[in-house]
Amino acid sequence: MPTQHTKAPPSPLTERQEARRAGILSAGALLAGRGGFDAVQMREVAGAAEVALGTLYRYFPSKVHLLVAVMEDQLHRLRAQIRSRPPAGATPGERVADVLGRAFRALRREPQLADAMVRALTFADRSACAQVEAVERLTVAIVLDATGLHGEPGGELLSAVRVVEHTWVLSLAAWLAGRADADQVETDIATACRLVDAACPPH
Amino acid sequence: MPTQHTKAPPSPLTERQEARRAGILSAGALLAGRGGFDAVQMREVAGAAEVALGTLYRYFPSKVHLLVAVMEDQLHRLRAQIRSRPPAGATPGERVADVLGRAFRALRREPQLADAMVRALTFADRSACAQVEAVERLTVAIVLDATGLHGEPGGELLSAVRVVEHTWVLSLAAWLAGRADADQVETDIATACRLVDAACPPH
DNA sequence: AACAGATCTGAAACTTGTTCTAGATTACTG
DNA sequence: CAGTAATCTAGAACAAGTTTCAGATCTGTT
Repeated sequence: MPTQHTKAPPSPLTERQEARRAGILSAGALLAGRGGFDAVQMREVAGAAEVALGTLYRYFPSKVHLLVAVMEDQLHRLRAQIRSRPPAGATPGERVADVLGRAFRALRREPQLADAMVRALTFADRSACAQVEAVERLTVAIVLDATGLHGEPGGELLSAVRVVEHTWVLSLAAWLAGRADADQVETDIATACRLVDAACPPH
Repeated sequence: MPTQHTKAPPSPLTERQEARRAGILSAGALLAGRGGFDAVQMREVAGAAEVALGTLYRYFPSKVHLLVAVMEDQLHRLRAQIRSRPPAGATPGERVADVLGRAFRALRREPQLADAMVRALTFADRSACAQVEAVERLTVAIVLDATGLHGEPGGELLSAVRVVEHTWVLSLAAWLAGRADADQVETDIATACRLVDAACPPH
């Protein structure tokens, strides 16, 4: 394909191709799960997925595209998990903090995978704009789900959600790089989530 | 050098070496100013700074180290500029927003340089931990300066400052990648800065 | 001034992301 | 079924970050 639109698939993709794409994604996730970003070597991904290098590049035009797609995939799983156990918390902000804290604890068990995804996401340039936007839309959707609010969110709330999202990503990156401890990450997420409450009782 | 400690220089660095280091930094900033991260090619940096490739790597053990050091350099300049024209705003949070908004507008005129610095900063791994921490300390100092507050900042305020910092960096990255417009960046920075006010009138 | 050790140079080599090419396979169309 | 366009494969080739090495140069010491 390459670009992954939510609604309008640019080209249908046969069953075979869908399977190939899934195989590549899971090979990427596997390698990322060991050594992190650096360990995801395109030749190895191609080998593990049993496709030629050129084919890999036809599906994902760069390593960053691939890993951002892996992240999108993981977010879908996260969302499913969350649905099966809804967030706890008295206020929307607390529920968001609960969900993100849970996601953080899940990634603590897969730090290498987290490293690969976060580095790819923050390193992405204009060429991966569409993929990154897909990840952002998903993240925003997960966070908005967590608030438990319905109806069109206001601009103020959306801004707060973006702040929360940025905090989540860079806190995680800081923890992965050994520059912050886990408590600090959870604290900062909770801090950012106060903005969600501030923006909730509309205007 | 490589590692840049604030207090204890690991090895003194002769005048000649200091000049070489500065030359490399300015060559790096120059190349970054055109083409951004990708245009900073280590061979070209070495050529422009008139040092051998091996020497460049002795001073900065990787491209990321180099560009993070360039960022540190730019932050020093920003801090000097800010001192010459103190931030405006009624509350600490507004003053922080003013300073960061000013910094953002400055970088809008040098988007390629900003691209190189931001990508390097967010892509840095454990090996550049010390350099990134230097940048973080500087950023935090600039933000705390802007609040106008004195004395030891509380943990709550520090957490708010980190949230602001993360928002600042990733908003800028989103703008650079064409995923957000300038208004959105300023809005989100202002949103995050509310946390500073919330944390200021101590607990 | 002569020596030892650190630093610098120039150039080659190595690694890994990315691109390219020629030929084999596959999928669709008449 | 034949023909044609798209896709896939294997592998070479290219680009840029990084490492390595032998020899030149510089620094500080005696």
